[in-house]
Amino acid sequence: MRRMTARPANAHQARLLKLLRDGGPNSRAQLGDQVDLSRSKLAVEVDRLLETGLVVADGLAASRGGRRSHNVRLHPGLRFLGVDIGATSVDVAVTNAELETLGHLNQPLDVREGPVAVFEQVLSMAAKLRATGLAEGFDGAGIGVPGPVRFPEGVPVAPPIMPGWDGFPVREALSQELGCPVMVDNDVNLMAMGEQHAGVARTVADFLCVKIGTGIGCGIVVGGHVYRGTTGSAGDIGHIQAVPDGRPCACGNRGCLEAYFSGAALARDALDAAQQGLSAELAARLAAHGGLTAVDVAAAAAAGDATCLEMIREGGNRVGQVIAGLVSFFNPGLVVIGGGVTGLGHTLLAAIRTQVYRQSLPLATGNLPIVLGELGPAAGVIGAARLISDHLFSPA
Amino acid sequence: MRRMTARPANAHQARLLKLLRDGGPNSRAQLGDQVDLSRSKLAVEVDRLLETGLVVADGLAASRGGRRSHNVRLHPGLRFLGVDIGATSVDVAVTNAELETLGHLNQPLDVREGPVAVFEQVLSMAAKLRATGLAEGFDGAGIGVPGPVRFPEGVPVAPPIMPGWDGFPVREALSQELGCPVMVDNDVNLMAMGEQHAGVARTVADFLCVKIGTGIGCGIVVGGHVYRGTTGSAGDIGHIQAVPDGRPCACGNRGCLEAYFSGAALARDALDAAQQGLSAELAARLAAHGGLTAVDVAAAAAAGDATCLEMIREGGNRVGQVIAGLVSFFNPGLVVIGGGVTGLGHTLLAAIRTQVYRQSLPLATGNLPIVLGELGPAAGVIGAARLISDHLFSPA
DNA sequence: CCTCCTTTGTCCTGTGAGTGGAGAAAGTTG
DNA sequence: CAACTTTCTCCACTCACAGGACAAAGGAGG
Repeated sequence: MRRMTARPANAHQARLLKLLRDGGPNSRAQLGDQVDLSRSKLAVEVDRLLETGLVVADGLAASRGGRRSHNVRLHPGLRFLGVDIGATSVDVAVTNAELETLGHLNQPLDVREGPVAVFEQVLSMAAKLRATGLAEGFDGAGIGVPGPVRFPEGVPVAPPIMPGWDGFPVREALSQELGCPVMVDNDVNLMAMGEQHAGVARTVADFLCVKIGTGIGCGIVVGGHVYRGTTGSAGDIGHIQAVPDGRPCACGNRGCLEAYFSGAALARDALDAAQQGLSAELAARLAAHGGLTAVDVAAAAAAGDATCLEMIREGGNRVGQVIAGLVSFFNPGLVVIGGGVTGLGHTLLAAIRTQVYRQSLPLATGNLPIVLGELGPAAGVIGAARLISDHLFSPA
Repeated sequence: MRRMTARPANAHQARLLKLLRDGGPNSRAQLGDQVDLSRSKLAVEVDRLLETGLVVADGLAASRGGRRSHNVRLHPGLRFLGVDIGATSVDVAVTNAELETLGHLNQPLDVREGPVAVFEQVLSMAAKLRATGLAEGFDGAGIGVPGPVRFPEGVPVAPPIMPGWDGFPVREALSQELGCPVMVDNDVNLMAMGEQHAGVARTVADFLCVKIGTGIGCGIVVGGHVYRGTTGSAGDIGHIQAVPDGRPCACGNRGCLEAYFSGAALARDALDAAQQGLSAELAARLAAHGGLTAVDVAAAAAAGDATCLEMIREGGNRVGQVIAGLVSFFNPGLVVIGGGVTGLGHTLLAAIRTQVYRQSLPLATGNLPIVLGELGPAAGVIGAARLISDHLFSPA
């Protein structure tokens, strides 16, 4: 199939495309209820969208007591690629124009192998998805990387855990390989966009999305838009000082939050506990697998292991303390907790909530939900698809 | 003089009014260079503004090599009132439409006496300024209060240091008394707007404005607009935990930043130092005035008193630690330090800078100026005038 | 089957926003 | 005084958009 190249010609068309993306097939009348345009003007714009091929007719809707309406929808052949590169694994998904996931792959990966090796793997995963018949090509791709990004250019800048990626033209390179427009962002921002589009943050204008995985980051949404900061490093909360003169951190400082609670720190603490005989559960798992990760801690905690529960509680307290400060500062309408450690579940959430509700002012916490993300690993790829669709569904 | 009641009829007119406010008298040609409208359309909108009386002709400009241009300017009789209510004093100023300060009064005040007493004083100060012939009436007023505000309604909510103000309809009451439109905001936000309009933050889109006075607050500007949070309490950083299990704070928690460094904490520490004989300088001042404030500490430090210098350094370190966290999180393009303790000057600034540059990541601090506000006590009232002018110079 | 009402979609005309060019007005330079 | 520049005004043309008339298509009741 020929790929779509058209873009909306004006703000009205952009608005309509986004309504069709988020609301599925709609009639002109239904669209008219949402856009404050006269029916005649609306019809003109819809007709123009039909001409471009971005939108197609979709049969008749049931009658609502009068003449049946002619539905329109986004072209069913449109395909977006969502890529979420983590420190230790990568997610790739294909969506249609309504951002529904049609196929999803996850593979282990070491981001430190550099952009060339990683892209090879990503492209082969994309090819595999395409080979299943889900897509003949892609109309756009969004991609998330675990580090700061100079957003307009789509280039990682000074990424601590991705040596070799600094300044690599991710956007341009991938766009060339895939033959479609590409947008690049921080993985945490994409998670926030995912939860905003299809998860727990659908109705909230200002919220924080804390992702605890190999590292710790925080997506910041202001007035419905991701805030990226002056140099693209906003939300980089992993190296906020949690303990004065505390543990040394890989960044060179001491007492950073990430040194106390993150996938990496948790794995190290688990190994210590197993070797010191503090947890039979962990020792058994260490013997079985030859190594420990946050997943083992989660499993042991679920089995009632006291040491692991305490580790999670303590880590949750530290994260909660930092989040409490951010809540005082930012006064969000919602805090979402996500990332690899979501498996730690309610124990973690309870510790975080306790700290925030205790330390922040009542006015800021009075009506503040603190919840786990509801999309899990899909948040990133959905956010990635959302990113590129927001771009393509905006006037050129 | 008859007060102006007109408002811009559309976004173009609003834009033009703001250009005239920020740029002073301008010709049609100069305006045309800034607004991306055809000269004919521009002339139409300017003529309409002239009809409303908001804008008046202002003679001929010098020739630039051809026909001399006809200048227009905002009506010279327009007057805004800026009010900045602090915990212990109040500033009232009158500005013209270009937000130039025409008169400024400062008086001591105890905000805890409640809104009725405070308004009486503010109104008498406004009357005094009017009596000097600066204004015959006010076209609008902006007012800042030292606590969170439900912005759309202009009502303080749960203000910790302003008992008796909770829910008081400040905007409505003052609007009735003054007979003009009124906007209410947090004093810290107004300081940020002041520095943005006429101070150090003129060219920065995203910045933080930390005000250290009786309490500590932080104005947050995102994309040129003040961010107020979900319930209007954004920037309330005084009760972020600076020291785990530290000093008790008035808010009921322990270790809050405000308990360590603010006008009130500094005064208390100074009293302790004087009584324990740690500072001859402070002891002398205590004997002379019967009490100590941050001003005494500043003076003693300026005279080289080691104890006071150490107090400032230590306080600066604590504030700097918190700011370092905020810089990592928010990645601003500028940090402005202001408020009553600005008198502590370079010692304070150096301590803050040290902490931030040491603790935050290079990408966030690489090109981050940390500077003192340049407007001093005028920042609040200028910000207040800016607030109401932004409101009045927007389409109704 | 017919009539009346509802909903949806199309067509047409009028209005106002906005552009761009011609040209007048006012000035400078040589 | 001629030539050139800048500023401002006037006018004709285009396009965006609203709103009403009307046609198309359906349901409910007689």
